Amino acid sequence: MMMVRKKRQSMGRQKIAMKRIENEEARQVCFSKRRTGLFKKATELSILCGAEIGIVVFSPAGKPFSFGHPSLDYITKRFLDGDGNDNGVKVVGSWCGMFVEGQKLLQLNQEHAGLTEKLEEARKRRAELEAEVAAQQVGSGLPCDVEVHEMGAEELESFHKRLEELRRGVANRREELEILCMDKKVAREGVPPQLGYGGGYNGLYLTPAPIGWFYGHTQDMNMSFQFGDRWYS
Amino acid sequence: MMMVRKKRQSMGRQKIAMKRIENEEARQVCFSKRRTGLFKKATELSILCGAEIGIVVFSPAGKPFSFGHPSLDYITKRFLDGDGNDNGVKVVGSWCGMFVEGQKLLQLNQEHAGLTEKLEEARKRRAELEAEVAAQQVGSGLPCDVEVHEMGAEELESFHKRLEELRRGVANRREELEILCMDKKVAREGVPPQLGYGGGYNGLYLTPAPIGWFYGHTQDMNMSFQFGDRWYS
DNA sequence: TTAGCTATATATAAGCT
DNA sequence: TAGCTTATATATAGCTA
Repeated sequence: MMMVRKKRQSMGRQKIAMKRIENEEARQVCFSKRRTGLFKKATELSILCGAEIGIVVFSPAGKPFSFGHPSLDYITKRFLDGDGNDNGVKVVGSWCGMFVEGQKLLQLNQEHAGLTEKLEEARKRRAELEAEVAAQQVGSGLPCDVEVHEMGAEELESFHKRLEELRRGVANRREELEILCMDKKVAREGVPPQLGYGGGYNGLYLTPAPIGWFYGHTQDMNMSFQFGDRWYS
Repeated sequence: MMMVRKKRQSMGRQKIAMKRIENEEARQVCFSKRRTGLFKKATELSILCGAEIGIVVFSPAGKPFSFGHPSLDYITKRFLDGDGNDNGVKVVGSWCGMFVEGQKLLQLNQEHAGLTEKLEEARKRRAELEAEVAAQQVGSGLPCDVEVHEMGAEELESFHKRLEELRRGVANRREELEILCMDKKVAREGVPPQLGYGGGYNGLYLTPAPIGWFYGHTQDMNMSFQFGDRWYS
């Protein structure tokens, strides 16, 4: 009687060459499993050692997945801006891409501040000028600096005409005033408008994020969320 | 004769509870090993599946380590700005921290553009006003809109005085001109200065980064660099 | 995609240098 | 810290459902 040898149920884990898996389906399956493994390892690392970790992965198909503890937000902030809660760590410089990005951000931020300042300056100056123009149109000190001695004949004549008109106007007004015998005074304002440009915007400094392990399948927003041993979604 | 049983050389890998390792030294050792393991897994994932991965890890002591393929820079850019090389992936929204960061960046960027525009506007307006003031101080149309009929007695008197002075000036100038019997003309400019504000700055769009696997020990910049099977530093 | 199922390849805890 | 070593815990390739 022959023992029927059971066929092996599985050939077990096979060794694979460390190179791109050409079969598309196999590649996709491998990606799913290994991405899960990677995130699990990251979770363990953060639990066992209290490490803070952020991961972003793009699948071969181009889908973004992310992991973060305490949150990707926190990691990004700490890495880019040199650690919000100051553990004595300061990233001083590097050609690691992310940090370059951080510098760009700082630069953008600074430029933003600079522009805001310049804009306010320009507005003030504009207000001053408007006030000046207004004052000149209305006021006492008006034709003071006209450089008559540089005028040509034609200009001089038209200017003279204007003066005569004004003189007539003055005379008329004087009569009016005398007739009415009153001392009405008109108050005028030369004060530039208040612009109230105060609060500084800062796009980089985020409110603290909740602490936990985030596993994000970023594209379609179905993300599960692990806190301690439990999973939420 | 007794066989001398060799003492076990090692008790082998022990199962450990998935909770924070309290012994500081053990925790640090575990971190080193597992960080290495994590980065290796990430490398394999990117090789086998062509995935693009970025990782940032802060050690329990606070030291930052990073991994990136093709580079952290690239990953950051692709994740934040929604994929530069457009694989049809667009990250539309999420409460995943990193992406919030991305939105902040976009916002900051837009605000930057807006401010630049406003600044230019303010500058133009200022230039116009300056021109106007200049024109009024020098020119023909000067005292035209003075509202003499609204002046009070005092203002009227001082204005009248100014008019007289000007009239004297005009008379003098007329004499000068007659005497010199010449028709000198003075050209004047009222054109606002050219401001030339053109090129747009954009802090977010980076030049493409080299492709490879970067393992970064960010703090002291000793980073090794793997390309294919080989390591460089 | 995701979920089992082996059987095996790998990762790693402990201890030592 | 960083390497070894060994024995064991885990991860995962290849399959099936």
